[in-house]
Amino acid sequence: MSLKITIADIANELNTTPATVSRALNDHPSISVKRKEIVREAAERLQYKRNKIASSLRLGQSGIIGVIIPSAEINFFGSVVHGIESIANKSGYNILIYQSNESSEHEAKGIETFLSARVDGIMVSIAKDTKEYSHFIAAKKSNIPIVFFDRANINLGINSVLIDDYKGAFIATQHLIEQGYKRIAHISGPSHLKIFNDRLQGYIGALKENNINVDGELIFQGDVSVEAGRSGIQHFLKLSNPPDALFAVEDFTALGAIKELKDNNISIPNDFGVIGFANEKFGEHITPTLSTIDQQTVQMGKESFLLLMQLMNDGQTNVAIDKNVILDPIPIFRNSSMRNLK
Amino acid sequence: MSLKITIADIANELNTTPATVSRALNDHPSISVKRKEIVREAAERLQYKRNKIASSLRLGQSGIIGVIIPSAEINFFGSVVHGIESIANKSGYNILIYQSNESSEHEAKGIETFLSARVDGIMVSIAKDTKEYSHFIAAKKSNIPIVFFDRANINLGINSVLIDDYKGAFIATQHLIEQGYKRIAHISGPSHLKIFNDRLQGYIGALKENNINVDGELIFQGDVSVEAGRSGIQHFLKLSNPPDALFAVEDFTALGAIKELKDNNISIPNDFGVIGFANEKFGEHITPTLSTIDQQTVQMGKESFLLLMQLMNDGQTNVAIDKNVILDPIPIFRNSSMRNLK
DNA sequence: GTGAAAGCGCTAACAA
DNA sequence: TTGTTAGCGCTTTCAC
Repeated sequence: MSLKITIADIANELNTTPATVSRALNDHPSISVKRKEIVREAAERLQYKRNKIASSLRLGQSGIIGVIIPSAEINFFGSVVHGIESIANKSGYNILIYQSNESSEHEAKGIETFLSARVDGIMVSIAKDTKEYSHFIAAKKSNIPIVFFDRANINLGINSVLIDDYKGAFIATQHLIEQGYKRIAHISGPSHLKIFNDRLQGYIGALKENNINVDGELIFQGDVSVEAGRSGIQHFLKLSNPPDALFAVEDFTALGAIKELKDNNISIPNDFGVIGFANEKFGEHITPTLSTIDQQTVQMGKESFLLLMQLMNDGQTNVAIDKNVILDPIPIFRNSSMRNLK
Repeated sequence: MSLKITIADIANELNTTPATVSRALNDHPSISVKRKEIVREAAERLQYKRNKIASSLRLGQSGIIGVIIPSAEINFFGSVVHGIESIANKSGYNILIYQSNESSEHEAKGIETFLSARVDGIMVSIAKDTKEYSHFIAAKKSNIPIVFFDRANINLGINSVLIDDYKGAFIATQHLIEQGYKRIAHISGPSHLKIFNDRLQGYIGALKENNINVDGELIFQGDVSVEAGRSGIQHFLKLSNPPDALFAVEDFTALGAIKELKDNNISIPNDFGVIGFANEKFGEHITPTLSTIDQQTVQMGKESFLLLMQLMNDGQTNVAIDKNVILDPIPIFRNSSMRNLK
């Protein structure tokens, strides 16, 4: 049972004081080079590990960033966390993870936990069922830097990193138009969520820009799911004047649509073009390969952390900063919509 | 700039002492119910948040579990983390994430960081390129509970939670035999990693059990990648007596194999059966749907945490515990190997 | 260039 | 049932 070595132990060993040892280990300029070496050698020899808790208490900062995600099981968020971690580590920060499981309550508890843990900053992607934002307001009041990523509420005065959903949807729809499809449908997501509404608007915007009539019949209220994709297509095929292309709100929705189209022996992309959104991994492995819009997940993680860093630094100088990062969506055109290639 | 409220502030407010406030907030039995209420009310009113850092320093435990994974971007690990977090949270623990990026150095730095952060326990899935284990030995020496999951080194006397790769491979191979395939091939993974070697042995074991000759020609040294799957099939098809089925070391390998088989107009599963390992999400969406072996990722996370909890408790009572959890792989038979269904 | 001493905020003996 | 006191391990001001 090796007891933990402290700087006092080292000081003892070297007949000096904790203060000197502390300074030496922190590379303080007023300590002689020789002494620094001696101290470091002793620390090494005694297997000293700095007690970061004590250090944090004294310094008033923990070196920890709290990240709230809906679920680590969702690829997208794992990828963002990867982005965050990859650069946070280099800056000497560590990442505390909290899952909201799409629940507002858990989310609030996560904030609470982080505040208590005295994290130096918080990053959040808002839970789907969060409609009440007092926990964020509370966090803001206690002056802790906080950044939203991917899912934000822009009315709280909290900075955010998002991708441009409107633009992504616009590009996707424009692409279908350019491929010569004439009646382009959309399966949308839950409309109370901004990201999904933005995609709907992007779809509409592209149609208008091309002087194409927006037909309400061609907009199916769906969800992020294979089933919604199937239902949407079932609905569309019943129309007297059915569509010949689909911009789906998400890749899984697009996948369901493709399955249903295949079941109806409709040829993709010849008779029907499909494009999704998210760039899920399966997209390049299904037949036909799925056209989609990439959301730059890793980049999003990095940008979020950088923004948080700015907030943390500026917080010290009391300079308010208002910066929202909008990432460009990246179109990935594959076989499901590339009619010209066939 | 609202300064942080401390228990001293509350004590002041109520004309009592920090000790009493602390006890009240911690629901200490010797404090009267009335006073507890008063204290809690004041804490609420003043927006007090317990400083967990100070508490940790005093108590000598942080309530934090350190988790080292190769990458948060890999689905598998996100899923395990989900499992860990879902139950750790309920037990009042938080999760500090560290990515090794498959590098031994980063891994060692992660251990270092965790030791310094005084985490209460560590969970690790070993990086691919780790061949030197001194950082784990160091961790063990400093008496911190530590658990390996998925990727372990069983020679370090560190407890682990694994799935039974041998059994999974055995089941997969047995299944192909039962489907009437006669010459069953295997594309293996890097042989220095135990999990891949176990799968190879499981494959061999099943053949022997069924009195089938193990043909070295039918074992292709590959990797976890689409390319390895393609190369493997290319190799096999050149044989004078090619195989009619494949157990691939991983789903992506199986995917590559399927692509190559399709390119060669070989009908799956009629003329060639394929089964993978891992139950990646894309498996149920490709054509044909992919048979595979599920690794119980979420369950693995939960079991790992439970094991760690045991170690943490037993550490206090100085009872050594030696327990390794082996999870059962779950076969998922889909179209790529279900000849009888067609 | 180094030491003495105080204190970050909390909890737990011990005392009353 | 509550208060007094000490101390977790570190950093930093002030003094020398």
